[in-house]
Amino acid sequence: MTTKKAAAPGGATPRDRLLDAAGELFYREGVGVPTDALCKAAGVSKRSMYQLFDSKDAVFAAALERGEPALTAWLLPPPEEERGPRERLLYVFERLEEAAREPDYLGCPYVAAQVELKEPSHVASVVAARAKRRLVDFFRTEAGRAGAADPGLLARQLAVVYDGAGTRAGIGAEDLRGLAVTMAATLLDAAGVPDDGPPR
Amino acid sequence: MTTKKAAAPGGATPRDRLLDAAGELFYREGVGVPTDALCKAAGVSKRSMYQLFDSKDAVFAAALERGEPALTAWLLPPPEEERGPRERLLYVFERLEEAAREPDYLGCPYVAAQVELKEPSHVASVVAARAKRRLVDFFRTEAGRAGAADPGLLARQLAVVYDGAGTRAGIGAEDLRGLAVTMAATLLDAAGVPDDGPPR
DNA sequence: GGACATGGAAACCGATCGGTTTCCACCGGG
DNA sequence: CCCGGTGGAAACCGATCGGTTTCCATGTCC
Repeated sequence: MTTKKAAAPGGATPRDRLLDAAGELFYREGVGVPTDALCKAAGVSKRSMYQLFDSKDAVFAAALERGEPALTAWLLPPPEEERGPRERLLYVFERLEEAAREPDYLGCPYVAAQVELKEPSHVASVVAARAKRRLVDFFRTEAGRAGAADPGLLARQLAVVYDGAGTRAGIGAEDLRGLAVTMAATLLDAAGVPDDGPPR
Repeated sequence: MTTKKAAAPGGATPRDRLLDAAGELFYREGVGVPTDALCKAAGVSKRSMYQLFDSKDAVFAAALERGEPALTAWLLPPPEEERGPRERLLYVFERLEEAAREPDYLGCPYVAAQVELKEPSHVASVVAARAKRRLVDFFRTEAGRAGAADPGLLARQLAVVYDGAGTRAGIGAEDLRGLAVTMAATLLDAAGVPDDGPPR
């Protein structure tokens, strides 16, 4: 029987190591990273890489996809929390500012991927677009719960703030101390979102 | 005497043709365009290209720099106009939305350059950063004239909206019908910028 | 008309890249 | 103890890329 593969000493399975390294390297260096560098960083041979994936692009897409749950879990407020919808929305922008404080922050990886690839039909672009859509969906449902006049509009506005702030911080044009949260709060106010009631 | 070079039949001087084509191609295809493609598009030999510039990167930087005056002239309100400062600020976001309506709009070229290069010290990144700074400067001085409570803060906020809206439109995640202008207006209101008086 | 500078076409060069293949070391199951 | 599957190291291949060079077809100035 082909053993189902347990955690090898050098880390997880080659696939995991590869995708982790890919996520990091693509983010840091861009789509242009040579496959050799990728494999070296992952401690994986090109042989293994190409029998796990069809192309470098496929690795890129898979790495983006794999990273999403973790990023989402960190970015979005935990669902079991007793926070009100307004605070839940602002929570995301606090996380964004926290991430942007990191000196080597390079902006949202999904934005970067789509900007670098330019081709929307690219496998990785599709994955990235889906990830971004999920964030807007979160914004919209929370905006609805929060009593926004036009939840769809507010969600789009928040997405613009999120991507704008993330991008500007990523290119070093801005350090965001409170900027993203302030802007989000201003837009929430203008959309008629009231303060959350006291935590129950 | 070395003739000072007049408009050749095939277009302007080789340098001009090269920079025009470079601006267009780098924007459309990204930093990865082969020099051959660049030269072919410009109708210029690599020989000429490399005796005009030191490297492809230098061409990139020069193309970005050369494009700026035209873009600025189109993006910013004409100075001789009798518009009030609030309208002058909103004018920029109307131009942005107009540009984003173009189906092949790919976002702000300076943002794209910095995102793709990632290296802030890159020649082209420096040019791009300077261009972006000039826009924020415009925002700040107009915000001051407009009576904003904190012109510096408002300018940073407007920059976030500008880059966020431009980027999202560029990656096809948003079509911006009125979104950018609305957001800018909301932020102007929150910053205490009054409506312009009647045109004198 | 002849000397000279300009500039395109294209061959060329070394390096690199995406992807394939070969070889071998190591593993668990019989 | 052998056997088949896994997977790393590394050679390898064709294509491409950034950059250089050679060659020649134009000019323009004297």
